[in-house]
Amino acid sequence: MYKNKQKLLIAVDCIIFGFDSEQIKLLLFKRKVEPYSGNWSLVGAFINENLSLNEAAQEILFEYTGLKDIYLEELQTYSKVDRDPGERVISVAFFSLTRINEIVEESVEKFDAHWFNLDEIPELILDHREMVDNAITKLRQKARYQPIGFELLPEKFTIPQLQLLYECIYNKKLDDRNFRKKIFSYDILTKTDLKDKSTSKKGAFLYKFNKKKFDSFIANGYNFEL
Amino acid sequence: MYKNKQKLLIAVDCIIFGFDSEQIKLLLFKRKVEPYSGNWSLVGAFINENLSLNEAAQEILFEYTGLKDIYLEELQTYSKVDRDPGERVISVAFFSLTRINEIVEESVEKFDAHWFNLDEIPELILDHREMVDNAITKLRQKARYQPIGFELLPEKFTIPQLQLLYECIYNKKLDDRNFRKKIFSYDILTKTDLKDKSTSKKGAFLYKFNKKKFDSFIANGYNFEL
DNA sequence: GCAAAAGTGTTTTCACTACACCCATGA
DNA sequence: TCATGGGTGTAGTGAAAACACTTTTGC
Repeated sequence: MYKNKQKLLIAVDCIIFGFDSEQIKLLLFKRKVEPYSGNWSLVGAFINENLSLNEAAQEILFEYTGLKDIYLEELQTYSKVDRDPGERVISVAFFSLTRINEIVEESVEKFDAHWFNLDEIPELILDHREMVDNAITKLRQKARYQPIGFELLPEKFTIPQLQLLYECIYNKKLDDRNFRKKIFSYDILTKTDLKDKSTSKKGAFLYKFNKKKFDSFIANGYNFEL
Repeated sequence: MYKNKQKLLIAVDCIIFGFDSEQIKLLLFKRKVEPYSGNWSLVGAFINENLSLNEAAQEILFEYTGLKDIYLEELQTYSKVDRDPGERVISVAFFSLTRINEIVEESVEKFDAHWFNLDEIPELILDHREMVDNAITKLRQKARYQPIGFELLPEKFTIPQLQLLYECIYNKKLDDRNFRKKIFSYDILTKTDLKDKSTSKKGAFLYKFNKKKFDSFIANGYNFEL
């Protein structure tokens, strides 16, 4: 149909974040193909005719982590003409938030993957470091006004866990009384009668994120901010 | 280098906003090529090997408006497999903010272009309507925390003009005393001793956006919000 | 002199901050 | 019984919201 128009290679790369109850982590892989075989890299793949970019990213994530229905969002395109010395490739970066504990261990081992702290990211191929930096920036910005933090926590979590996550995201200590006051004021959590005693003798109650309550909170014109 | 990998058509489409001192407007074009020749459309073009997406978008904007160095930002990709019935095309949408009065009139006329109010957008080809809606959402969000509004105003503008622009963006009346108080509190405008008498007998002083002051405002850790 | 838009301050309200102690429990 | 993290309330502060009148000037 569109004759004489040039076609190009197009790829997706995925920035995968996790949270291990102490730190936010980034999942990186030892690259298996040339150029740069053996170096640390994001996971990615070329796009073919049969999938949208989002679908392709979902597939990659499933292949490398064993997870489906991961939180996934487009970051931006990277299209400098010479960004890949092999050949011209336009890449679309996606960032994804995962629950570390749900990731199928074998998948990760099979691919020589490793979780890195954000302040210990090794050298990455091509412009992947730039992608990661942009993703971190976006994570920090977005977490402030959207409830994406819950994507990084297990289904049930304690308030201290949630607070710690936000302290990691903002790289800043938060006041526990004010934090509780704020999160409870939104009334978007459901308290369970279970306690997590893994970090204290007293134990902390477990909560679930209540999407219905959250949606009606937003529908009523309120703004979420943590 | 990357053998056996499929290549795809990739295009950019530009959402062009303007402000005519009364309304926010969208610049649309009568499409000249099949499919859908004669229908309203965003401007766009296929990407070739020699340009990054951003460069390609800049070129398109120059060709169709005669403007250089337009404010331009990537919106997102549109990659549904069947989004273009002609052939599979992945499109990257950019949104741009322009000063209507600077746009070269002949460029616009030559291409059968027209400025539409946001509530009078005609039917558009393909998924362009979705792109426009996403762009409007992004404009509203972004205007709140970044000083992008000034990109839509002439170099010199009055406070009532600026307020009207924000009222259009948010679709909401603002209190003039509070608006002035806030914008002046940031100390990011330079007052000129010129008055614009086009809208009142008394005349309103003209101001310029002072990027230096703005940058140091941000550098000092303050947040812009209007 | 009057119509029409520009410009100006004060009070109230509410959300954010800072801050210190008791509770429950396992060891 | 004590060490450890979980959980609670209040007073002070500062920013946002609400609100009405004076100024200027072309007609």
